[in-house]
Amino acid sequence: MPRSRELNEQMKAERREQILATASKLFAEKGLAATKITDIAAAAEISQGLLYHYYKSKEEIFVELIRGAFERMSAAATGLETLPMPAAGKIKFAIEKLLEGLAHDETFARNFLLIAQASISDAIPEEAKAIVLQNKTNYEVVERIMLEGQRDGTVKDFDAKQLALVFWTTINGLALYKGVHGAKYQPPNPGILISMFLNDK
Amino acid sequence: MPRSRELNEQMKAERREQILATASKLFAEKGLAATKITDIAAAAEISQGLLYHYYKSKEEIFVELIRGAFERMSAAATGLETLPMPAAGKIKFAIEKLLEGLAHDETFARNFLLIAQASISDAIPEEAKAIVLQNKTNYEVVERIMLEGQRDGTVKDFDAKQLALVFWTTINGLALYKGVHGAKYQPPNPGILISMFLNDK
DNA sequence: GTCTATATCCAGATAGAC
DNA sequence: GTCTATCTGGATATAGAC
Repeated sequence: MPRSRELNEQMKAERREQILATASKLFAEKGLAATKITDIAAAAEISQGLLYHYYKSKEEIFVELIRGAFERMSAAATGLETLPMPAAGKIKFAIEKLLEGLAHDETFARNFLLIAQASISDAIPEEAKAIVLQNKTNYEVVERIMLEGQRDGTVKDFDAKQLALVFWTTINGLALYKGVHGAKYQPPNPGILISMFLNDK
Repeated sequence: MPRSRELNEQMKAERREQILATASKLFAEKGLAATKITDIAAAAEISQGLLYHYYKSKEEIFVELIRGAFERMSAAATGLETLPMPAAGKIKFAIEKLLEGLAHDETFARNFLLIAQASISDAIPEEAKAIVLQNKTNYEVVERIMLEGQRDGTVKDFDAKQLALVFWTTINGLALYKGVHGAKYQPPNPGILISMFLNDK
């Protein structure tokens, strides 16, 4: 009966998703080493044994989360680049969207924390480390946009690599702050960040 | 013999210092949970047992490090405020010094990572959490300087709290990046950051 | 698929000899 | 003060019943 076979597959996938979502919260809050597999099972309201039916280790869950976070980030960055607007508009748009996402989209904000957790600690699986270090897409996309904007005179004349670096580290820093101070976080005016990159007209 | 007693005290203090310095590196690299007490002992080249002669737990070491990091940061921030220069000069000076410290002073850069480690994870001792959360000095100092600069027209007219927030989160984001990418880190031109805060003249 | 019970391992901390 | 040896607890992962 191929039908029920497919259904099973789908249910399994859903269950895995559910576990992932639960683990994502815990990892973002506490980090990999401090999150116990029992915590995940308890939060997902399943037994510890059952968890091992879906994932073979804590690390596997973590790696899958990191991979997903990066995939979404990179996709968004690439999407940004292909928007039909001038470079200055893309930068403005990106900053606004990022700040908005940070402030209002919990999953989105959590992705930054997760990546920060993976970045900051050496004690993470090789595979996760590799994902973090290999990823340059975001930086490169922003660098290209900065260069484009410098050609048409709308972006300030600093080194484009440095501009891209500051762009992302600033967003990252805000994400961290939000993660730490939670509800007390008041998003800054996007104009503050935008003024680093664009010439005033 | 009071003399040798004092000497002993001093030697003990030195030994503690040495352990702290060693632990600082490990915690900054791996985080609290992932750093084993055996790692610290091994790196300090003493036995595990001896380590407990100087500190009663891993947490105690961590808390002492966090406290020290914050004390130095706050002292620096307060010192900044009393410098005999106009607000715009202080901001410029602070950014330059912070970027310089990040790039060239390993201990200084490590302090940021340590604080990030303590901030990012919920799984840290109550005492350390309290230190992190109570600390507002740095933000308040910068906020006051921003206000001062707005009065004399040199600082941009955004909300001063937001400016202070962006100021510190940006530095923090760069510190994280430096921590992750190590030697590959190329410090950005201070002018990029300065342009967020000061009106062009 | 799901649970409970259990084996295994490893890290934190202590005891006691030197 | 310093070490080695050991205790203890807790976390990962597995086994086996249902």
